Amino acid sequence: MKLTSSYEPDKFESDIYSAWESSGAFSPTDSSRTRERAGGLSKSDESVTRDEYSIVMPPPNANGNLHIGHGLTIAIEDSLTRYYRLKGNNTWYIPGADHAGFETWVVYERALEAVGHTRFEYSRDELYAKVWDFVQEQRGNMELQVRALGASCAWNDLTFTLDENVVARVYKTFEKMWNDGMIYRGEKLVNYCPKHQTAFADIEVEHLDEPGHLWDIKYEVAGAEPNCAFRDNKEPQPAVENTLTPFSEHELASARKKQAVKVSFDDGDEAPVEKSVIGSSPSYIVVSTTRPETLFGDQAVAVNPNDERYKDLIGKFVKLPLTDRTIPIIADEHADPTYGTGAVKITPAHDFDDFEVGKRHNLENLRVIGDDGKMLETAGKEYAGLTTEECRQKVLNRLEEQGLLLGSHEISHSVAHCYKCGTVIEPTLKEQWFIDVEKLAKIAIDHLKKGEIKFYPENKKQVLINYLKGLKDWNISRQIPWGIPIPMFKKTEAVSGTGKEHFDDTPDWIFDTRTNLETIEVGGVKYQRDEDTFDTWFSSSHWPIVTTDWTEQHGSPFYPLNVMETGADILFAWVARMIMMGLYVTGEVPFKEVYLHGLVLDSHGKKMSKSKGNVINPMDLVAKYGSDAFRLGILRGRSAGLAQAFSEDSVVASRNLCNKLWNIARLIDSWADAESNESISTDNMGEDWICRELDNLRKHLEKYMKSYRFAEAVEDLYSTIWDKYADWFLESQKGIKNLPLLKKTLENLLIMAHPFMPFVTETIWQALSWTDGMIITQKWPASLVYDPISAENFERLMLTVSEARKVLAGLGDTVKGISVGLLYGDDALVADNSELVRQLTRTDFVKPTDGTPKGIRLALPGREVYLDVSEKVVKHYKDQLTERILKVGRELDALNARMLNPNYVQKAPANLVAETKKGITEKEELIKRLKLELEVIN
RNA sequence: GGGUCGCUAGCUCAGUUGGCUAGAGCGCUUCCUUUACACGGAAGAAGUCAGGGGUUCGAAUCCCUUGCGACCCACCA
Repeated sequence: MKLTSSYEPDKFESDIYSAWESSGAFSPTDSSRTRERAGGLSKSDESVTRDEYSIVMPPPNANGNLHIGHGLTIAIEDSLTRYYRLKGNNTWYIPGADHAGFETWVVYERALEAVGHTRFEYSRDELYAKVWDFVQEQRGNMELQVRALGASCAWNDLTFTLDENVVARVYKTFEKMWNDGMIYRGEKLVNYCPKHQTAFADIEVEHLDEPGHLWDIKYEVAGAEPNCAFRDNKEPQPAVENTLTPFSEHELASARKKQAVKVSFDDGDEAPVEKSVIGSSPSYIVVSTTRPETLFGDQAVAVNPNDERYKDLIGKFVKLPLTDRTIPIIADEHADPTYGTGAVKITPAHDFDDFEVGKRHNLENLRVIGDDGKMLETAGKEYAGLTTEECRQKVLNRLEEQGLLLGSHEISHSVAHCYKCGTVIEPTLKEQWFIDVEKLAKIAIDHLKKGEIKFYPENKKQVLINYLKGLKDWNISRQIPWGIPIPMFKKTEAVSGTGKEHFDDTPDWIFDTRTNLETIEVGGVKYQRDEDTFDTWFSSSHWPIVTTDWTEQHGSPFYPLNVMETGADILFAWVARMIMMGLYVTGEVPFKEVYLHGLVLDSHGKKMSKSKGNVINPMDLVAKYGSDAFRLGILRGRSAGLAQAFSEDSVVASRNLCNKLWNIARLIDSWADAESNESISTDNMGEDWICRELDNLRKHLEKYMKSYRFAEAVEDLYSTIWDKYADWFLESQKGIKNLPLLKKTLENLLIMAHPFMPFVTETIWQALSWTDGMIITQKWPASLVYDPISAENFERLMLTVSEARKVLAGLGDTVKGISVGLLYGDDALVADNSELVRQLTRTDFVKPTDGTPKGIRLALPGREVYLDVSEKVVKHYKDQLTERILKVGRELDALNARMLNPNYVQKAPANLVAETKKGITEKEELIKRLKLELEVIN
């Protein structure tokens, strides 16, 4: 086959991929989807080493495009997969596609709005069907892009996150949790995005530090009885036993000092009031708040039980400004005496902390902000319908008119935002389904502590444990139609003809998987479907279970996965949940190892973002430089867990490597015209040397793959292919051509490179005249036989050659156009390889001296080689020589200094000391010789 | 407030039980159209390993500390 002088990836990649895919090489030899399984592995027997190697692809959005992170994920996962496939494992790389609940919903809703419609015009079932169609229309790009990256995944086993088996498994788990009492419906404050009108889990909220204001508002003490503060006539319960010592004068003084800073009035006309805001007097109390608009929902004012300033006010009532309500002053640890005035208004329905305080003191949850983010009637007629922003301004104006606004401090505080649209999250009171995570987290922590999962990077394990320790109950309800419906139905009415008593006895909610029906009838009672869908992380936490076809009866030979490879950014959202759910459902951890890759940054180490315009599209690079170049380029200089820069340069360098390999193959193939069936043997030291180097590469790659050090693997591969195989071995073969060995070493090199550069290695494999089959299914190389002493000798020869080249290059113009050769004296190494030395040094001749040395002697211990140049040229060499002597002298001094230290000689390892001694001897000899040469010139 | 990570050549990064003269790619300089490759070959310049202290015969590596940067968690009203 005639090959072009440079590798053109776009000519081969798609054909190669099709050939792989249709050959069945991507599927495990015994696909779990099609066979009867005899049973899983014994769970207790740790010594069982299985042949299966399983890895799942974190499912990319089914209707999206791949971004740079996916590119990295696939480069890593596919390299692992191909490596273990070559090693002979029964390998299963399982692809997936994500319905991406909220992400897709946002895109769809935007499209809907663009044509003048809103979600509120349709029923959930209608919307679900519409989004389904929308996704189907958009689908396909992602899968083509995964193919373009060369992922050797089993496409027949692709799992979509809304596939029947996924839904069935999720419902099964939900039912088990429901029966185990781990699921409850609770009215709680949830993170709520008023724009998208759905709740979020804590981790889906983005906290940003922002400037804001802290306003001091005067609440006047009222003598009257409460009219709304407590419900059910229950006595308020003390928050915490007041056993703490009161704050010291010093603490209070520092607290007051803080308040005194930056006090100014909003209108700016008056000079800033440089005095401390008075926290209280017998007739009023000043509260500090960042959200005056929630005032209408206030149920109390809290002060710290140990705060001397307010001791006398606890139990009294204040008049709530702008309303006719009165609320109590309560004592609660939540109030921080050092912040603001130390008195805080309590709005249980609109603040997470206040909600907790409210629970402790039996306060009412009065909502004043609606689901749409606008004020409700409960805030008063004047304010109803206003946005929170508008309302805030109006409230501030009113308060100021009434002289109740005492101060405004500029502060920086953390504000929660919707991670998708940036809207400020409104803590909202909602009835939602929650998972009691206590047990789940505890089991996960136990298994993690036992070291059942190995983390790369290691430190993430403790980070995860810390997260699990503080985990709060998990809200799994989402108010969007695109997702797996929650299989819960609410009791509505008794069907006519059945007894009413029976109706009362039935539970309010029942579990049922008939979520395609809006209403169902069970035991004479009608139930209405809950309209919410699951948090996508709830279903995706089952990913290792569903993709490996794990069952209660048989387990799966592919579960647990060998490795979970994903982004460090979803350690909590996904990895943590997979571990909890895997253990809960199967009793086993879902994977044995976790490799977390870091964020891919732009070439200057900045985060990629559309607004900055620095987004790198992996497909652009694939098109420009080829898939292999992209994969090598993104693995280069990257280590686990770290956010690191990525630039086109590394892809260019990798493209060059592909081309180098291509040309290596071209050269050998051009030599291999004639059939040769001779057996493989090493006949000279260059051959022994390359066998040793290839064997080292093999060992290194094995070590690197085991420890997920991809960058080092790529680095080693690069230098072996280029610096060793091409620059030295092939150059040394130009006059020899040991074909059987050339072929064998090339095959080994191609196979070892295949996991990282699959396309070019396969293309070459197909093009070579003597190879059969496909490289993807070849066997990982065995060790090669070589003579280590001979290999070591080649290193000496290389040094000699390098030295000769260096001196020649240093001579520069003085030898231009002049025929230069090498002369050797008593030097067996050079004598026995004179032709090779001549070739490698590109000199005109290499021959023995006629007995009298002349020219420039190469500065090498144990060598006697001269560059045969005229005396005139030798004189030009003087400066170089002098510099050389100084340099070696400095090196010698350093070594001598080491030996002069008695502690070094005494305490350092013997071999090290011996090496130092040897170094000194060599350098002394070298200097002696160089000086001699210098004398000769003079 | 708590935590994690990083700071090594102009740029991006290696450097894993502390030990030869601290490496690579890109970039830069000089030379070479040598019959696989200019996406090439040969040679070269370039580093107070963030600062300070400590442990050690020996520290980029271990400990302490300061600074700078990135990120995560958290209920600062």
